[in-house]
Amino acid sequence: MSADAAAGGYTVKNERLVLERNTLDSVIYKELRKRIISLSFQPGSMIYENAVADEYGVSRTPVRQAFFRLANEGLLSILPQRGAQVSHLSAAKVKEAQFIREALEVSAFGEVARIWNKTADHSAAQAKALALIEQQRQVVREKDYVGFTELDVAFHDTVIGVLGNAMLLEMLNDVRTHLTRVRFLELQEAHHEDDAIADHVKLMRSIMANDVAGTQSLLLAHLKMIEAMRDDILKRHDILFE
Amino acid sequence: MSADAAAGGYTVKNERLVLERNTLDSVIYKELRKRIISLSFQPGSMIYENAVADEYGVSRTPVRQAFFRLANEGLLSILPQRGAQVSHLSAAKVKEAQFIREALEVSAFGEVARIWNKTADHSAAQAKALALIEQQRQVVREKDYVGFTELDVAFHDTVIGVLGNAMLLEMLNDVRTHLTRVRFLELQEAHHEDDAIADHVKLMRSIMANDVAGTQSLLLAHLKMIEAMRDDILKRHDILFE
DNA sequence: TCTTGCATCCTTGGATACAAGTGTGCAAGA
DNA sequence: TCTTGCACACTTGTATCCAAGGATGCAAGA
Repeated sequence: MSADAAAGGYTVKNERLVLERNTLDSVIYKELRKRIISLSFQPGSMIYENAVADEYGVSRTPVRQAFFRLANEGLLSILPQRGAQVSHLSAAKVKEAQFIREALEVSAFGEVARIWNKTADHSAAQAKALALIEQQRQVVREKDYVGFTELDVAFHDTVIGVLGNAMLLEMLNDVRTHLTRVRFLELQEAHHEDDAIADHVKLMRSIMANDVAGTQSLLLAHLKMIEAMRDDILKRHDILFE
Repeated sequence: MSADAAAGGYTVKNERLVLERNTLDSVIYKELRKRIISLSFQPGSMIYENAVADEYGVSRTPVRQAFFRLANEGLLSILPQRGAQVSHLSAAKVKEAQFIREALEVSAFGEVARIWNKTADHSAAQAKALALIEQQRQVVREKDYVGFTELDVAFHDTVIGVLGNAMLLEMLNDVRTHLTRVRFLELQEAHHEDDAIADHVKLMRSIMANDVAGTQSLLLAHLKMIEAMRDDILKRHDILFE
């Protein structure tokens, strides 16, 4: 527990990466994932184990691990003996992910509405969700659309988190990957953030009233609105897609 | 296309594993996965990279990749510097997986019922699904319960496959992992295979009639029946759980 | 000018060597 | 007998080395 014991536990190998107490491969994984989702790697472009290893000052081994994980998530295609290709945006994948997200979130929100304040005291979650809505208003005023995207996800996860279903949250995180990537295409343009916030307010009201059917239809409409927005983006950028 | 071209494409490195034209790590992954799910590795027991590498006659590298993938799926916990532990059966995980499976399959079956023979000709899927039901009757007569489990999954996947949503099938495959593992606990005992087959017949009839609501409530009842069966198993084996 | 084949380079796949953390057992001392 | 500390064995984490397949460019020949 003491600082001494902790300091004795590991040595400083690499100044750049030492802060996160993870293995190197998960550090690389997170870094690359962020860059792929945020489109700082162009979809369709090639990346190489050696290049990434050099860039981060590590050997190929942890980079390889990271590549495999990304390939598993569908963010990278590993072409044997040729390199790894950053996945194209895929209209098909977006549709698939949208279906899954709807199925999971509608069920989850419905269940949350059903049990709200009945099986446990949910005031902590309630406070957090309402605070997130407030922060959303703030970042929209500041036109911080990246921040809004993160808060949007956080709101949904906070509500769903009431179920205590870790596997569900993890799956949703995976699924939303491919949707978020599309959203990054047009972060600068004005969208429907105000509508989204209004939806969030209505959702909370409905959940707190234990209105299962109402919550589910509100959420479905909310997700369909986002989907329509995304379709719009897709049409204008179909060059980037496979 | 010729046998010569194919034969020239790779060399025989290892007599034992040469049949599958995959990388070694995915071969190891599939092998270990099968052994974990079928409980041939005792839940809670430790396995080691070196031991597995020796057993399959490969180096630690591909084994490591496989370990990571299994850990990602929740089938293995990697304990730094200590080894990897085969995950315990977990009542909590089973409940989480059951929720996800219900959400996804009910939505999927509903959608299948909605579009059945409307957007495309689904006679191939229909033939396959009905054939699977017939095979289920056969294996039950032979008391081949492992075979039944596989056919059961195949039936569900065939129906859902109509949607052409690969991501969905993959997720369901992941989710069912933890449910199947429990089922392997009591393969020898008589269960409700006959009821399950009857459910499958009713489901197909309902889908073919484009009865969305009916299909969904049938499926939900079907899944709940399986869940009840599983709960029963859980109670009798709670020693094995964490 | 166009085609074809070969040398070469660059890539990933896999094996091995080395570093560092964790647990265990034994010996020494009280 | 009991406690304590240290050495050692065994594990994973990471780096490096070797093998082999695919792409590319250039030269030779038609």
